[in-house]
Parts: sequence; C-alpha cells; structure tokens
Amino acid sequence: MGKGEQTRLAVLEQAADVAARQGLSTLTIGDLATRTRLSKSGLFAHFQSKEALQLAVLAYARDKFTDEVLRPATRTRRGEPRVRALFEHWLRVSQESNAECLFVSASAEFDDQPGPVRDQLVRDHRDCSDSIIQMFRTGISEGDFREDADPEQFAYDLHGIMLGFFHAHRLLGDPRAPEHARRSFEAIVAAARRH
Amino acid sequence: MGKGEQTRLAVLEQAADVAARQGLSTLTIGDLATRTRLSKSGLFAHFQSKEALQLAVLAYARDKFTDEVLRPATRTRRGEPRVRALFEHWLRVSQESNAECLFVSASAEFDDQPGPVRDQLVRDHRDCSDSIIQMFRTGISEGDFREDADPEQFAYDLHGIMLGFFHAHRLLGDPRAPEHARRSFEAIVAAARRH
DNA sequence: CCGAAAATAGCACGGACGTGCTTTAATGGG
DNA sequence: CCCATTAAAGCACGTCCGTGCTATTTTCGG
Repeated sequence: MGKGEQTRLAVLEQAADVAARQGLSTLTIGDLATRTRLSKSGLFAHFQSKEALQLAVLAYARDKFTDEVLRPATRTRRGEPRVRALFEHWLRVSQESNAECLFVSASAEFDDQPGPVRDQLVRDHRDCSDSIIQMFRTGISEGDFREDADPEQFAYDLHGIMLGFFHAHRLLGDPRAPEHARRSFEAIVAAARRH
Repeated sequence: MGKGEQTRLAVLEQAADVAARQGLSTLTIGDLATRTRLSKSGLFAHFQSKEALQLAVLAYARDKFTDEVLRPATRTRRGEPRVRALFEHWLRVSQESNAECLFVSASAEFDDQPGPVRDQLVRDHRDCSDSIIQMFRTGISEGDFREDADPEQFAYDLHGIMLGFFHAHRLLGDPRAPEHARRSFEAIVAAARRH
C-alpha cells in the first residue's frame, strides 16, 4: 500500500468517526485536516470535492459494515442461527464503534436532499435490506420459519429495532437499550417461527 | 397577537419545515430570512442567538406534536383504542406534514453534541415516551392488555416502528411504508393483548 | 542513489456564516 | 391622531467554508 492510500485511509477513518457523531454535511475539510495533521489543501487533494469525500466516507462505512457484520454472520449455520448472528454482530458492533450509525444520521440528513449522496444511501439501504431478506428466506426454506412469514416485513421490523436501539443508546445513553432491542428481536423471531 | 409574535410564528413555521428536511444545525439565519422575506438582522432580533432559535424551533415542533397527535388521541376511549388512536394520528400526521420527523433528524444530529439542544431533545423524548407508557398502563388496568406486559418495552417498540417508518417513507419513498408500520404495530399490540 | 512521479504544503479567492451596532419604519394604546 | 414603543432594515466585522494554483517535499522503482 502506497503512502497516498495509507493517508487516505487514515483520513476516512477519522471522517467516518466524526460523521457518525455529527453528520455528513457538518463534516468539514478544515477540521478533518487538523485531526489528521494535514494541511487543508493536502487533504483536499485526495478527494476532488467535498461531495466525493462524503461518498468515500460512505463507501468506507459500507465496507466496514460488510466486514464486521454481514460476513461474520455468514460463518454461522444458515437459517435462524444466521439471522440471529447477524443481529448480535450488528448490536455488538454498534455499541463498540459508533461507525455504523453513520447511515442513520446520514439518512436523516439527506432524506430530502437529492443528489449522489442520497442515491448512494438508498442503494446501501437496499443492499442491506436485501441481505436480511435473503437470510430470512433461507430460514424459511430450511424450515426454521413459517412458510407464510413475510421476509420484507421482517427486514423492516429488524431495521426499526436497530434504529430504536441507536436512538436509545446514543441520545439517551440508556444502558438497557441492548436488552430492549434483544427482547424486540426475540418477539419478531418468535412470531416468524413455526409455533 | 401583536405583529412581532405573528412574524415570529411565521419564522418558526418555516424553520421547522426546513429543519425537518435538512436538520437543525444546517438551518441558517440568512436562508431563513430569505424565505420569510425578512432581513437577516430583522429575523435575528426575534431570537438572540442561533441556539435560541434552535430551541424555539424544538418548542414549536413539540407543541405541534401535542396538538396534532397526543391531544386528539386522548379524545378516544382509554385503553387499547386510545393507544391505537395515538398510533394512527402519529402515522397520518407524519405522512402529511414532515414537521414531526424533526425530532428524528435532530436526535441523530445532536446525539453526540452536549448542550442545551441535546438536553431538550432528551427531555422531549422522555415526555413522549412517558405519554405512551401511561396510555399503555391504562390499557393494562382497563383489562385490554396482559397484566405482565411491559409498558416500557411497548414504548420502545412503538418508537422503533415510527423510526423505521420515517426512514422508509422519507429516504426510500416506499409507498408500502404505512402498511409495514401498521403490521408491525398490530404485531406488538397482539403480543400485549390478553391471549 | 538519482530523478521522475506522487504527496503535501502555502497561499489566495469569493462567499456565507453568526452576530453586534445604528438608523429607519411600523404599530397601536391613550 | 400623536408619540412612545416595538419591529425591522442597513451595514460592518471577523471567521470559516470549499476550492483553485503554485511551490516544495517525500516516496520509491530503476
């Protein structure tokens, strides 16, 4: 890995951290340069515009999510166990690093601002949702879940649970947030299981 | 109502609209002045700082939520019907005006930025949550819900459902978002009902 | 270890930001 | 209808923003 790419990665790591806290649009080149001990123009040269920087941050966060949540889950046996593993990884990662809720803040920010960033956010959500749906479908064909269970509804519910968790965890600092989230999760899994 | 208060209200209405779309911190005095056809300093005189403006917007949105969601619900018979009315009003209002998801975007923005705005957001969430909990408790004592149902968990779940709805509705523009939300709601109500 | 190529710094710009200060215009009670 | 009070405008400020341009330093294959 060349020096340039190395610096670029360090910048993105900082950027993802800041963006998860304060949003993608309040993310500032000057502030980011200070944090990484670079000059404003030195940092700027790595990306060609602020929008390109935002998209790069999004790509970085997406890769991280795949590495730390999606892929590890696929190492668990298919069907309900894999769905369960996905949830647990998601929950654990969300508590440790705050990087994953970047999508939550970013979505709230850009939900009414057309452009490449918003488009990318929509694509990312669809991809994530599709992964969940696929895992759940496998759960049906494996016989873990009822034949008439609705994978899309399950994905919707799971996503809502995670959103609620972020809210309770980050804004309220509620220590019982993981417990609440787990109970919600158990409820929707139980409802989907063949009695 | 004097002229000043009238102008102030018009400003807040615009501000709440913009803030719901793009967040509280991207809210700008100059932009807001243009929208209301005021001068920057003329508008600024109504509030004494940007932070005070943000707090005023929050208060405005809170009042609106009380008027359009909480109070109307209390006009329905207590117990499950009232909880149901709360949900339906919330859902309907969230589709028409976008004002209510201001709390969603604001929470995501300020969840890691200490200060009066964050503190107010926490208070507002607690108040809203307490209202839901209270309604649900009444549902228990009325015999609509099981004795061992958990009001806090219900409030947590309901909140998650609304967050998921906002996400699907605003970011994805999913027309089935209300349907998904209703099915989630029916599921948690069914789970809380006496078998 | 040299020299081209890549990475970073320096500097300057136009514009928008929040916020004071002073001046003008509108309001509305007596 | 006057006139004190209130609302709004005008103007200026320092700061930080994103982004170009040029100069300097660092990297690393031959």
